[in-house]
Amino acid sequence: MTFKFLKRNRSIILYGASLAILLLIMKWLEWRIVVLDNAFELYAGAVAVLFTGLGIWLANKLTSPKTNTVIIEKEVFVKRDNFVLNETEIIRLGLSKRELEVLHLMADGLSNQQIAERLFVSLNTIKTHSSRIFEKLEVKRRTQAIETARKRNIIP
Amino acid sequence: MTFKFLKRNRSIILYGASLAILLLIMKWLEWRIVVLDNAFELYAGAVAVLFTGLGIWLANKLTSPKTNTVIIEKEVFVKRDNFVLNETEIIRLGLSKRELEVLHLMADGLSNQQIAERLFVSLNTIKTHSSRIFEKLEVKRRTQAIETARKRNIIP
DNA sequence: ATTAAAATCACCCTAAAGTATGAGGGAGAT
DNA sequence: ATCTCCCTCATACTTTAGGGTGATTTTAAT
Repeated sequence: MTFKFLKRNRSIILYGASLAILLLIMKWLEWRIVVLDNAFELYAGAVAVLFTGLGIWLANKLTSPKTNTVIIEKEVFVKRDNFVLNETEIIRLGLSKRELEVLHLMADGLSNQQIAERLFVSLNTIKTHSSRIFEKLEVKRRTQAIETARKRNIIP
Repeated sequence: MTFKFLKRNRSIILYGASLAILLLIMKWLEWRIVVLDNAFELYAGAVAVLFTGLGIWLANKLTSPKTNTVIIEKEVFVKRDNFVLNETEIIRLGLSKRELEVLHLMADGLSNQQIAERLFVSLNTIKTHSSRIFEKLEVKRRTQAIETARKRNIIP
């Protein structure tokens, strides 16, 4: 933020300085080749060319590069039947034993309350487990968690 | 290729034309306000500003846009299996086309809001569909619905 | 044309799910 | 012993899901 502001300011300062210097040069030239009457158009032309260049330079400096984010979807085919538990994936994701247990019951369609009763713990505990599961699976909802876990052969 | 060449040519022609027109205007002004002696700097300044703008415009027209391409590879797990849809069951349960659609998106882990957006209908509509699905599948929650539907080969 | 089912949407309300944060106890590792 | 996970639980809050009811509009069938 601050950097950008400074950068822009620098450009403006440079622009002003260039203008001032050019005017000085022209003044000096005016004094030197005062005899020439139609030197005016020459000056104007020079100024035009110079400042066109300056404009191009400015544009290149100021325009922020566009970021093109290309998401390539790499398909990984997974078999549904003859389910084999992917322990590597579980370890990779860092899912604990209890979390897996909760995940299974989730996939069975149980509510948090029911899971809590089943495991003889409080509802809040299950909520905590759920949150951790969602974090680790990088999802937002239990239905997503089930989907993801199934695709990764964490649950049948 | 040809197009690019033409485009560039057009820009150059426009540039030349602008210059000519500006010089004409200045000539005219010179004639009009000939009395002013130090109008020269004013003209120069005007030319500078104008052609800076022109330069910026030119740069934007001519230079290819700066792009930072960020490639993100995302793994997508796809199930390919020997799933056969049980149409008899769908008919038996009386699930409509739209309800099935919603059920599928549910199983994909989408929220009601997301489903609504996907199908270009309101959130309330999806809620209604959900309720009917739960009724017909005789379940209470979406996770249960997914479980049941999967067991009955209604969804893969 | 009339009817029935399907699809759409709204409003209100409750229940469940999910987030954030903090905290305490237990088990294994260094 | 100290440290680090894991499991446990709580409180407070926000968001999403689900239930109930009623209504209008499409669409398909008779």
